[in-house]
Amino acid sequence: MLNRVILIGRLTKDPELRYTPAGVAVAQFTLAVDRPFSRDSGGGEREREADFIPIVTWRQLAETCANYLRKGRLAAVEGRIQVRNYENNEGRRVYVTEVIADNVRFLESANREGGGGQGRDEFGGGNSGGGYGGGGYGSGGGSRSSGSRNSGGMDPFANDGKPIDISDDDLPF
Amino acid sequence: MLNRVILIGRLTKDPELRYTPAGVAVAQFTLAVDRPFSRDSGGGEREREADFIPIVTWRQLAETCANYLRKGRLAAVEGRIQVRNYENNEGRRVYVTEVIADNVRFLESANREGGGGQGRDEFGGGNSGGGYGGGGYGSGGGSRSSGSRNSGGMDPFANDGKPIDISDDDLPF
Amino acid sequence: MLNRVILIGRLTKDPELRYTPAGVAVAQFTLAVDRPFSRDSGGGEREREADFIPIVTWRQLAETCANYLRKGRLAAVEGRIQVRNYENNEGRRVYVTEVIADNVRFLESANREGGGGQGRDEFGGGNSGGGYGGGGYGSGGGSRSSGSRNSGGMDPFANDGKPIDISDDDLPF
Amino acid sequence: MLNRVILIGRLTKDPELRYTPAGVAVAQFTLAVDRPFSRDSGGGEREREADFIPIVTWRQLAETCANYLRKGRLAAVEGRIQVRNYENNEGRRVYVTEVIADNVRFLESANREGGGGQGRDEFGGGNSGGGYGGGGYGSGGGSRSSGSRNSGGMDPFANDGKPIDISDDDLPF
DNA sequence: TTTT
DNA sequence: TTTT
Repeated sequence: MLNRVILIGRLTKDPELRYTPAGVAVAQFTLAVDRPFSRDSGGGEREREADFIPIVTWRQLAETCANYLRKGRLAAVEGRIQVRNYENNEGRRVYVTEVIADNVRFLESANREGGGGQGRDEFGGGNSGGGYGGGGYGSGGGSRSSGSRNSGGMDPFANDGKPIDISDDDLPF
Repeated sequence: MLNRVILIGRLTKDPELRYTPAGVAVAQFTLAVDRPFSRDSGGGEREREADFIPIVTWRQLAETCANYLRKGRLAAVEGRIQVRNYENNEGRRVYVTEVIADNVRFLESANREGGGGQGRDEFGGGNSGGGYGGGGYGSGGGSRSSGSRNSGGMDPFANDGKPIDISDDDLPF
Repeated sequence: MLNRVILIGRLTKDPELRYTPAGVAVAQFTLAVDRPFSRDSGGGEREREADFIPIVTWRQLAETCANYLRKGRLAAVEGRIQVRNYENNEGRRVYVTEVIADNVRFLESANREGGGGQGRDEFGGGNSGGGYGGGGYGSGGGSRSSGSRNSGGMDPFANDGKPIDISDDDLPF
Repeated sequence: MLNRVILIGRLTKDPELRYTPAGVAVAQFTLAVDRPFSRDSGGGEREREADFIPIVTWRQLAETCANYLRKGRLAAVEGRIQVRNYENNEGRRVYVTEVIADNVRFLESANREGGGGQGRDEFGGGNSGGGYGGGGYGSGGGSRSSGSRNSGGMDPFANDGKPIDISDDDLPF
């Protein structure tokens, strides 16, 4: 009946942007969220602990995230928990828990060296003045991009080893 | 850095109460949280959809939940997302996502027929005036019960097929 | 940049439904939210303490609230904090803090005697099976009612002693 | 029964740190939280809109905020809405709405020029690696500072024109 | 009275 | 494997 999540953390890698067969954008990334107090167990060495939480965004918000977020960046994510399940190739039911984001705030300006620099084209311009990015609500619709980047029927997350189970029916908004 | 979840839903079964080797109470239950709008795909048949989200509570709050919550009851849960992982008996890494609750509100009075009536002793008294139960913050400590219900070293959730990976080190507070 | 509020409490009176000059529905009510632990100061008498938080809803959600909520009912409210200010008739600036709700969940079925029974027409039908009401997102638009109940230019909250400062420009969605 | 607020915004000025007669620290500041989409009414001039939300923190968290936060800094605040009221000197009841924070996250490193530089001693060291500050839960207790900074019976917020209504009884934790 |  |  009510399902609300708010997270602040850093991306463990660049977002992955895919398109459904109908050309709807989906972006996925993982947020490393430090735990409240990493219990340093006995010894003084402060154990670095975090939860690694998979985030999914759709449509316009997906494209904005793909444009402005990079590995290592700090972001705030608002959304809801979704639990999908599917049968894997051994006939076993696997449960996948993700946060479906409807609002993402970029808490660091884009003109800062990302964690990887794997040669992806870096964002140039906009959103620099304020020191933090815009994000935006998942109002969807709008700027569905051409679809030309959509490699005809290939499903998002396919090469993650996850089953091909995301179709246009899965649109949450 | 910030990790906050708020859910309202119904328990899919009675909570399970276990104790760590050191006698710390742990309760677990699953919350069925209806999705915002179940998309009725074309036909009129309103598909009933929900997310089934595993909840874990500790210490005093665990015992309160075990006492007052039952299958079918409506509850509000506040906590944080935790992602554990372990290696299963096939050597594969399995990820388990749970909500560690630090506040649970009972949104229905206890004097209402539960879903099962499996002979568990029903709560009698208290918390009736307001029409909803008290819940309480996970202030912990206090009323650690005798430990006599703790079957000496048997781990919580052991018979769930999950690995024996919850020890007193896992106490989140 | 991010502004999220989630409350569970009881209505202190029936919601008030008004319409802007353009016929947009606005409902207002106050939620009594019990404080976490009412510190019973010394003596045993448990002091009943709550925060009384003004809620505002718009459009379709406003009408749903006016139809299904009544004094004394338990509800969950999701929204954001808004701080308005105006100059009062003594030339002093007054600050008004409200929660603008975009999601309201009815946590008690409607077929229960409300707190007042002041002769308002009671809701008859629907939403009874589940034991709790539907609520709904402030998706807006839709069922803007005729406007005939809108007394021509009279502003919402006018007779609260608050200034006439709500116009169609104030629509938050 | 449940009262949760999460905000991200910037401080409009440096935090004010006071002490109750018993020497308990209280810090207060205002967070400017930009509204989701500032409706630019017709003309192109993008109206800059924000809610200015008063935040109160207690004990250890108050001192940490006073040490690490400055005007203009970005921060995330978690807490609950509190509505106080008092009678002003004209015998009128005045309502004050504040967010009582139990968790504050510093989203910008401290080694950045603050908005004012009014000669306050700047924080030097710690918390630099991650690019953002630590904050911390309002676990209270602990490091109540000497009290020597507490000017003996002077009340917090006294010179704000607000009534002297904060005593040690008001401690929320 | 407000921040970027 | 799921609740109303």
